[in-house]
This record gives sequence, C-alpha cells and structure tokens, in this order.
Amino acid sequence: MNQESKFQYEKFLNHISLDCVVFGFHDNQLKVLLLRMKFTKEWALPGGFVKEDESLESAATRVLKERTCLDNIFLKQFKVFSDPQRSNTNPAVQDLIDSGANPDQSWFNQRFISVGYYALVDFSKAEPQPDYFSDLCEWKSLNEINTLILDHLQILNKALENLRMQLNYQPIGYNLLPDKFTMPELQKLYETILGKELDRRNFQRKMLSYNILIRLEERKTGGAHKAPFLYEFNLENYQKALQNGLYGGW
Amino acid sequence: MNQESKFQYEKFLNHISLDCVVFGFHDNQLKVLLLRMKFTKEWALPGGFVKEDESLESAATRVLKERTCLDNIFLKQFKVFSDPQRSNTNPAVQDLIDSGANPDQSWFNQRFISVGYYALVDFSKAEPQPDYFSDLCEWKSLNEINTLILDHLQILNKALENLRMQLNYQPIGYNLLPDKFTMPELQKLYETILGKELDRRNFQRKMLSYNILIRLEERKTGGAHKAPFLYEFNLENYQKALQNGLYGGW
DNA sequence: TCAAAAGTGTTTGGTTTACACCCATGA
DNA sequence: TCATGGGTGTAAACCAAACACTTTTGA
Repeated sequence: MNQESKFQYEKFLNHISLDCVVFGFHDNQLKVLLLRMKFTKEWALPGGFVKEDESLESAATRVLKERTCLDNIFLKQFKVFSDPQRSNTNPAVQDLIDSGANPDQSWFNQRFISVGYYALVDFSKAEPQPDYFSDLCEWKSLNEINTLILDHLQILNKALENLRMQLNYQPIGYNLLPDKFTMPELQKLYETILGKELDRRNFQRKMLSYNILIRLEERKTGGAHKAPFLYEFNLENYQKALQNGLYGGW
Repeated sequence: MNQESKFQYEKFLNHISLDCVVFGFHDNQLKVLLLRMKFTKEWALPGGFVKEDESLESAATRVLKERTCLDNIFLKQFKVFSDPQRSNTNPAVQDLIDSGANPDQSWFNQRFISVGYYALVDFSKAEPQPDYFSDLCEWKSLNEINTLILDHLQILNKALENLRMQLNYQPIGYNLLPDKFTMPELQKLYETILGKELDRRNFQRKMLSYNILIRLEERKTGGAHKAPFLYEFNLENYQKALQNGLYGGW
C-alpha cells in the first residue's frame, strides 16, 4: 500500500453496502447513472456504506444526494444481494488491484451483503458527481451497458424487472418527467420501461381514469405537428395512488 | 457475565441478522411460528445470523430447517429492517438483561440490520423446535399475537402485507395445504389470508382457469354434507405460474 | 397541401360479478 | 326430511382491445 486513503471507512458498518440503480428518462430513452472506477476503469452502480447511526434508507438518500445533488428522490428497496462469491472480481482485474495502486483495498477485501435500491429522478435536474473511488459519473442508455463491476449488471437487471412490476400497480412518472409534460411523452416513458408499444388512445383513457393528471390550458408548441396538451400530476391523488395501488396491468 | 455461552457467534457476520415469518394453516386459521425467549419470556420470530460462507438464502433455509425440521420450504425475502433504533428493547426488559443472566448479551448488544423473510409451510408436517435462546417454539394464531420482541410485530405485519400481495400474482397453497385438499379448503385459505369472504362459485371458476389443479376421482367423505372433490396441484403448471405470474387480483 | 401527430369516440369481445338451481349428506 | 354445504350454469355489468374519423401543425 503506497498511498494513504482519505476514505473514512471507520465510520461504516462492516459487511453491509448498498447499490443504487438510478433511472432517468431522456431523448425517449431510459438512462442509468454509472460511475467509472478510478483504478480499474470499470463501470459501476453508485453505492455506499451505512454509518453507525444511519438506516439503510438514510444511507441511500445520502448517497443519492451526493451523486445527483437532488433531494426527495423516489427510492425503492428491491432486493438484497448476498451471494458469498459476489465480491470476487475477475482475475485480470484482481491483478491490477494486487499491484497495490488502491490504498482502500483492505476495506474492499471484506465480504459485502449489498442492499439494492432503485431510484427515479428527473434527468434534467440531476447533476452527476463522481465519488471518492471514481473519476467519472455519467448517464448511460440501457443498450450501452454491457459489463459492470462485480454483480452490478445482475443488480441492474433485477431493478429493471422490479420497475416494470411497479408500473402495474403504482403510478410512475412524477419522478422521471419534468413538472409539465404531454401525454405522448408520458406514454413514451411507459413504452420505454416496458419495452413495447402501447395504443395511444387506450393509454390515454387508462391514464386519465387514475385521476392523477391535471390537464393544463397550455399546449406544447414548437413540435412539427398538432400541439399536444400539457399535463401536470395531481400530487395529492398521485400520493394516494402510490399508497393504495392502481388496478389493471399493462 | 456469570455464565459461559455455547453460542458460537464467532462464525457469524457482524451486524447482519435475518427474521422469518413462518406461516402455516390449520383449523381455518393462519398461524405463525413463534419462539419464547429463555430469559425474558417474550415471544419472537425465528431468526438467525449469516455464516462467513453463506448466502442469506442458505442461512434462512438453515434456520427454518432447524426450527421446523422441514426441507424445501417456500421462502421469500420481503424487506430489510435497518432502523438504527430497532434493536432497542424497552426499559423493563433492558433491566432484566442488565442483571446479567444472559451470557450472550455482548453479541446481542450490537446493532443488527435484519433481512425479513416469510415462509409457507405445511402445518401438519412441521415439528417446531426452539433454538438456543428460547425454551418454547409454538404456532400462534394471528389474533393471539399482541406483542413481540423488538420490532418483530412490525416485521410480521409487513410479511402479511406482502403475502396478500403475492396472492394477486402468484399461486399459493402448495406450500400451505396437504397434498390432497378440497376446493372449499383452498378457498378458506385464500379468505383467511385476505381477511374477507369470496364467492364460492367465482372462486372455483377463477382457480380452475389457472390450470394448476388436478381434480381427483375421490371425494372427501365424512363431512356432514355433500362430499366435495379432492384436488391436488399440477406441479409443473404450478411452478410455471409461480414464474410467470397470474392475472387478475382478488 | 399533405404527412404525421394529436384529440375524441365507438364497436367488440372477454372477464368478472352476482345470482339461481339442483344434488348429496348426516343429524 | 331438512338444513347445510357443495357442484354447475347463466344473465348482466364492466372493462380492455382494436379500430375510425377529425383536427392541427410545420415543412
């Protein structure tokens, strides 16, 4: 170990970590926030550890605030990853690590049980920030993501699966879209998450039946075609729907 | 500490525990397996810790095998409980503990983040066994359960909530009923879990539409009325339905 | 002026709900 | 023999899927 680390691992609980799959929506694509590790240049999910006096939820909120500069993020715990082998890196990377470039390796050499969260954020409001172990923090489209560090690709896929489930019984969108949006934009979001196309007219009818939307007087101008109405969420009903669940799936 | 403990806490990961809500069905009632703690005589959920080389799932399976003598138990991880205050016992109990009767207190004085599982078992096949910290292991009906140790009542309630959710998209019953059962028995199970009555005829239609039941030639005799058919599960289709999910809720 | 997107409405078919009727059984 | 539980069927209500027509817009 030829470097001194400034990472204060003394403050954290051993063996426990959390990983966040942060979803954003931009250019009609679902994006995920990733970090590039300083030493190995591999990509990873944002994650962190739990302080002595913190709940997992506070820890996740803290981590997300650090990575996106956002408060009040929609967060959902979806699965714990506890395979004893999950922290094993592949041999080539392990060689690099063994070369001693990373002063924090003693902390990372322990076994971690990681709690998976997914988060939904407004792409346009997030300001991606790398953490202590990374030199880049960027949004990536799902199809750009081929390999991730450790079991993070598996974590990402499970998060996506859970997000699709959520569509079936909870409203989504408030966290992923700007305050004002059009019905086609909302539909695109659903289609992107589900990975399939939906009927425009049936989508609108179903969506409106939830009573979580308010149609504004304005329309979105500038598009090449008929100007669509703008909507915003009825937050009171939206929260209720989050609590009580919706009916019918997609 | 005036006693030596035989509990081998060296083998376990610090800070991490698991708690299991074990559901059984008997006398048309939903039952939960509970332990009575040796020292405080409080009731608790069966739980345990994770060995160095174990996944959470293996640990939960091991614990359940110890408590019920059963293998192949349906197990589902439903939530992690990580409130930093969750391990705080109430003052009266704390006094008892402080009196020093319990030699394992040093292990229990640490903060635990507990992973909640619920399990579904065949009541008639389970053989409840207390663990190292308890002197009794018994089935309790939901309405008998008023207080539990720590936050275990909260864990139980969350498990129940999740079990009800599961009814909406997965088959249930194979794990809770004997091999052969009648349609009314299956319906009672659903009604008990949901806490509401269902229409007999619509229930049967819906259930049969899932194609997970096989009607046997035999009927259940001995009842005071018309003898109902016996059914068994079509395991192949049952597994498929577990995987792919069902449609329509209750 | 026209292609493409958006607003609105209708037809159709399946699913769920709410029932009615008959049969079997032991008290 | 009769109250009760169990097997089977059907009409009505509801909901979702598929589709048609009109309007608006900038290129």
